[in-house]
Amino acid sequence: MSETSLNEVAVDGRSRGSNQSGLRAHNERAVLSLIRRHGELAKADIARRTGLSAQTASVIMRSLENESLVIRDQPRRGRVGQPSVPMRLNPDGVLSFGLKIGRRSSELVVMDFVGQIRSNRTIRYTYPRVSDIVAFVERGHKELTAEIAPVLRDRVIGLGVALPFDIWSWAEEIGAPPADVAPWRDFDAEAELSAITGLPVYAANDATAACAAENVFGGSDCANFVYFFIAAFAGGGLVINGDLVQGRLGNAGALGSLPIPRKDGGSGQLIEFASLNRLETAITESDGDPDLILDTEGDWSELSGTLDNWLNEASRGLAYAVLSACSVYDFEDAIIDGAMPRPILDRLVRQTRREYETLNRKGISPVRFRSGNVGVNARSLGAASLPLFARFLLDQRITSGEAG
Amino acid sequence: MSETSLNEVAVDGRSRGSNQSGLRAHNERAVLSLIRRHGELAKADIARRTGLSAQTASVIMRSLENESLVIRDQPRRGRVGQPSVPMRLNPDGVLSFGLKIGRRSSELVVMDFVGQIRSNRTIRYTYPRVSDIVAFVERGHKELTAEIAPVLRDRVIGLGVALPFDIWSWAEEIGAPPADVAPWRDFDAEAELSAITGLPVYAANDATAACAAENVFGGSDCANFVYFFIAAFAGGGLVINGDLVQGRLGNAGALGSLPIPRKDGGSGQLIEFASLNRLETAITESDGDPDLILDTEGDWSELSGTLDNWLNEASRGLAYAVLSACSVYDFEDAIIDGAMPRPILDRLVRQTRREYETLNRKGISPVRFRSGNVGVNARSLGAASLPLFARFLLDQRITSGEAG
DNA sequence: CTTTAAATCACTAAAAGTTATTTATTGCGA
DNA sequence: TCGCAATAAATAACTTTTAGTGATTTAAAG
Repeated sequence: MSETSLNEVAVDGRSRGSNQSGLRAHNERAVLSLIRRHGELAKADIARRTGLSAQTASVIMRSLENESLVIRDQPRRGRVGQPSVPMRLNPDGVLSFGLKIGRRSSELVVMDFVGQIRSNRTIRYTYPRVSDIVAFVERGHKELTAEIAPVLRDRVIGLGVALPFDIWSWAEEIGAPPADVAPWRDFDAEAELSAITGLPVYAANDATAACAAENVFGGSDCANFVYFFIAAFAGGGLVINGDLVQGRLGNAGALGSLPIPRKDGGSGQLIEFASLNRLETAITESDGDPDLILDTEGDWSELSGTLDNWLNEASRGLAYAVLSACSVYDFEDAIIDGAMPRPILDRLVRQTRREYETLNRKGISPVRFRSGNVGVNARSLGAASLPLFARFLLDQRITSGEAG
Repeated sequence: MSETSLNEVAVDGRSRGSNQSGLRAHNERAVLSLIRRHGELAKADIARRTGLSAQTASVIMRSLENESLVIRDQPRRGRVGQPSVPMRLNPDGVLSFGLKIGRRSSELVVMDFVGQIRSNRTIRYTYPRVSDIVAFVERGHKELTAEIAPVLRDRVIGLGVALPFDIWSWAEEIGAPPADVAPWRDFDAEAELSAITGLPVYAANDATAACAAENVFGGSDCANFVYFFIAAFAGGGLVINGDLVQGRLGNAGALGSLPIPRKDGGSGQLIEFASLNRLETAITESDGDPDLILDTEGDWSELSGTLDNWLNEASRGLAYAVLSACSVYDFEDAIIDGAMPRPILDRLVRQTRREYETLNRKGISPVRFRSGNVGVNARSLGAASLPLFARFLLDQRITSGEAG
């Protein structure tokens, strides 16, 4: 390709043309996404399901096998005809780093191609500071890289970062001195962490990343869902046509900002009703121990009444939020996940569904409620999956035209 | 292509593969969309803007010229080098029918390739009945076809229909006997109108269709906007990455159903605040003439206080609706249009912007407000543009991979 | 040993890219 | 003012990449 740094005319972002390598890349992504969703598939299955010809499917699969992205399983006998050879993703095929930055802790993980966390590091704090996080990543990246088998080290394709938007504007809520969180305003995650790790860095909103994890690893077939992740803050994400929707500025699914009608008039943001920050405040006000809710394995039974009140508020807020989201787009599922014990989450989902059914849904298509399948780790896993999206997952964009 | 009606395995809707004709179709759509947006472009411009090679752009343009979809303009001299030959869409290249079904009237139009309405027919009623509409389309299609120059008759590519969702559920609001609107429940627009006209039929929600018109013919460069169309009902549409979002069930942008906080607690749907139905009711209650608002050219000055009250209510509702929509997706523009005089619409937009600025926008990306450029005809125009989407417009789906 | 289905080989078709060439201008120097 | 260099558009000729087709091979069931 020639030098085009001078004389280059802005290419129109909307009406991009495509070429044959784009076509092949698309088909490879389609194949990989399909295998990921089904666990394992024979070449013939892939041809049928993608609509590609058998030959094309065969060629693509062979090349993916050569790149060690897929491996062959035991041939399946028992049916008439030549046995089919199921192919599945090679867990060692690709590795990626994921960094979750939370209100009380951060986590750095190494994830393999099938979504297993291979190893991790955690740091706790009372509130997040840029300098601490950067140091943590620098040390963690070195240590975790050392733990990766040498032959696999060049399989690492990038670092994904899940971080709350506008951390600096939440100084009061998280009890941090404004001066300490101010550096977040100028923090360029892509540039600074890429300099440290030497990896391509992909950043996303934390709840959006969690949504990505639910989409890729949640094991559900639902291709259109609205997703809520309830942690210190409440946020969300969208999946439309099977693709994570990041938004024009990466701020799609800012569901924590949804205006929720108050019972006594006016409105408040969802985050004021449905965040664990809110629960923490309520616990403190009733002289309980707010650190209890950091234990996502416990049963939170000590919280009794305070928890019940929070669940009432949160579920009412979430019900309105789902209603608003479904007015904007006709989602099939509304999925709620969060940094809390499963039984509490399930109560939250049930109660939200009940609240939802009391609301005026005229003109809205029906929606199914369920809790997330990924759970507490969704943000770290989602962060680590961001580099996969960039290379191996269908993110949007299909040339139509029936193949086959 | 071989017979696959038997033995056919469901092709996976998400991970479709693609082929070379899909690639070419994509590139042709990209080229046509680009020309539409820019008015006219030389082949070399197209190559630069799509990222395609000059040769490919040339080949595609020649084939589009052969199909009479584009025509060449006067060569542009005055710059060094061979003069460039700007190409533009051929207005006669494609014709389509559009049917708007409204609460008080329906309209059938013939639209050309550049969005001009060539001719039209209108029918008025107190409420819409399936049998009347069907008869109207049958007669109108015959008459309008007769008005098309014989050589252009086979350029007609389809009929688009813009109709409110769930008409039958609004019997009370539109003052119709439930038995008279019940047939809408079983009305299959695609099948029945296709049988009458012999054309492919594409149906969409009326406000979604209006949004399509704003997107294609609005002349703005904004690729991400939320759109409201205020008529008897209030509805909306979404454009993301330059593409109309229709939704899983065609019910995306059901913005009339958005829950809006009431000042005195609880919530109501946007449509209760911001529809002309609401204004009509208010006029009737204050002993005014509700038919005044059917005159979209008038100045509505007779309505004075009633109109002011409605504008207050409507703009407050719309401000909340924009806030909710922008929490779900970070739109760049919020566009409001409707079946009302321009000056009234502009007041509505200004007041909505002011209301919006009083709301809590923490965590939300900034959004621009403006009134629609298409205006009252948006639904008819949008309906007629639906067949274009099916064939000639980039609707989604780009194979990535930098061409060139 | 026939039928079936997976997988692949050898070849064709379609699309886009590359390089060189043609064409029609402007602009500049003699 | 003429003529030639520079420039940019357009395209012809050819190459490369990709997918599809049809025939063939393989390995199993019945």
